[in-house]
Amino acid sequence: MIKVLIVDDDFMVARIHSGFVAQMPGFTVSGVAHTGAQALAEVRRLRPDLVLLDIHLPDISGLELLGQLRAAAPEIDVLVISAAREADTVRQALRGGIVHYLMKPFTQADLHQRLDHYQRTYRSLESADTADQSDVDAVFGMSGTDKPLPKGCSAETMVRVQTALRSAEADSSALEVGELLGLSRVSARRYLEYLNELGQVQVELRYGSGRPERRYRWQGPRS
Amino acid sequence: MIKVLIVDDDFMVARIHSGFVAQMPGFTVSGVAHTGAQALAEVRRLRPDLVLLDIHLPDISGLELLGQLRAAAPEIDVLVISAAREADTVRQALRGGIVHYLMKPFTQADLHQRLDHYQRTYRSLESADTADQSDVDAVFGMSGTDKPLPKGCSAETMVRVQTALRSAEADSSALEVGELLGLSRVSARRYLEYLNELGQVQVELRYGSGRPERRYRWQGPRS
DNA sequence: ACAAAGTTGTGTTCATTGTGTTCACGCTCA
DNA sequence: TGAGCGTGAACACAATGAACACAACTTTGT
Repeated sequence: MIKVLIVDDDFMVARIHSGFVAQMPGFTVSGVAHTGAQALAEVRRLRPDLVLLDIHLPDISGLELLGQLRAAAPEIDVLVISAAREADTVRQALRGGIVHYLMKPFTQADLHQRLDHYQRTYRSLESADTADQSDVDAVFGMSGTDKPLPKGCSAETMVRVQTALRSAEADSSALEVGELLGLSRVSARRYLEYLNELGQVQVELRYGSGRPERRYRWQGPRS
Repeated sequence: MIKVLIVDDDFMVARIHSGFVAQMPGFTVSGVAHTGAQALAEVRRLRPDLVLLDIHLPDISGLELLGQLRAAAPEIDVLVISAAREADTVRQALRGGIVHYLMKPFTQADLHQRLDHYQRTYRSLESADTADQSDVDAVFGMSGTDKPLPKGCSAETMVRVQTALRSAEADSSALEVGELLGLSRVSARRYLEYLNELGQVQVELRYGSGRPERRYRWQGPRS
């Protein structure tokens, strides 16, 4: 559950945005603050994962508060909400390492899309020990579109196979990957052998009684 | 012309990356530094737009240097280059407001793709007085929810498709949505794929005998 | 020591199911 | 009337999985 602190000087707006967040699966509103000082105190008290931060606060500029929040909680993520359209403000916020900048007024769908992006990219980095290039690319919405898949392989299934391999504790056989994903061994093998060609997996043989079994271990991309 | 400072302790690597940058239209190498101290001095002297920053430097951690570079030149952009795959390193760099994180080893094409993204997104913000949501979305590679309805789709049918999906208990295929609304599969698919682009639905494949079926699940707000 | 049998797994083939594209059709509007 | 749009039938082809021949090992028998 991703804990969110709402920071907005306008009580009504804060309430609306709280409602939006509360309706987003996987997110929960852990608090609301209406000034920069309150926000700092609440960050220290509640330890939220994410702050929805309005730039215009009565006691401090949101951009300045961003730095202070970072100092108070280095692991905090910040999604800036602002009516400000000055490119300079946007640039400063981006250089502050925000996860998004959403311009008011915005719809619930707008916010949900950004929260979803945050959840799928930044938060998956949070729960991982290692990352690879595709994780970073996901943050910036860049897809590895340059590598064409062979005929007979779909992008969606490839992503699922890669994900399964990367989260496996050890190596896996085609049959195991297939069972895990609801695919046949033969289909899983198609993807695994292609990943092998790309150098993204390492193949090892497991010897027993009978023909050796091909097992695949995630090795990360090789350029 | 975007001026780039290369910061890497390995002289050979720095030379290779300089070559990559020099071959990117719109970019010029303004200097090379091999230590953190040199990098700071060169940033002050050369005023580059972008630093290609290797994390592993002999005298300082690249992440720490990032903060110092920001203090010395608040308008500086930083593209991190690193062999580090620890997710924690990646997270810290992202919170430092980097424009990208490229994992070694990478190809020239890899770097050019990121430089191109930087040029089209961050740099266009640099030359603008105002920004709008699509400018921010471009940084994060998101298409936004206000993308106009494509030719061949009617607003009335769009609403009906969205309503059908919203009220579905589970996911639906294009065929099912089409049957429900009295449309053909192909027409329903048009709307569903558009919603997929907008991030309002999630696509999952259902495997069986034969080609997998694309199924669409509503992911936007319920209300 | 070597061959044969048994066991386990692979890799290929092709049938099945579904997708995605193309373009003709009917309707609306200027 | 002609242009443009929304739609769907038709079709080529894509992505799967079952079935099967056979490969690569281990075990057993001579």
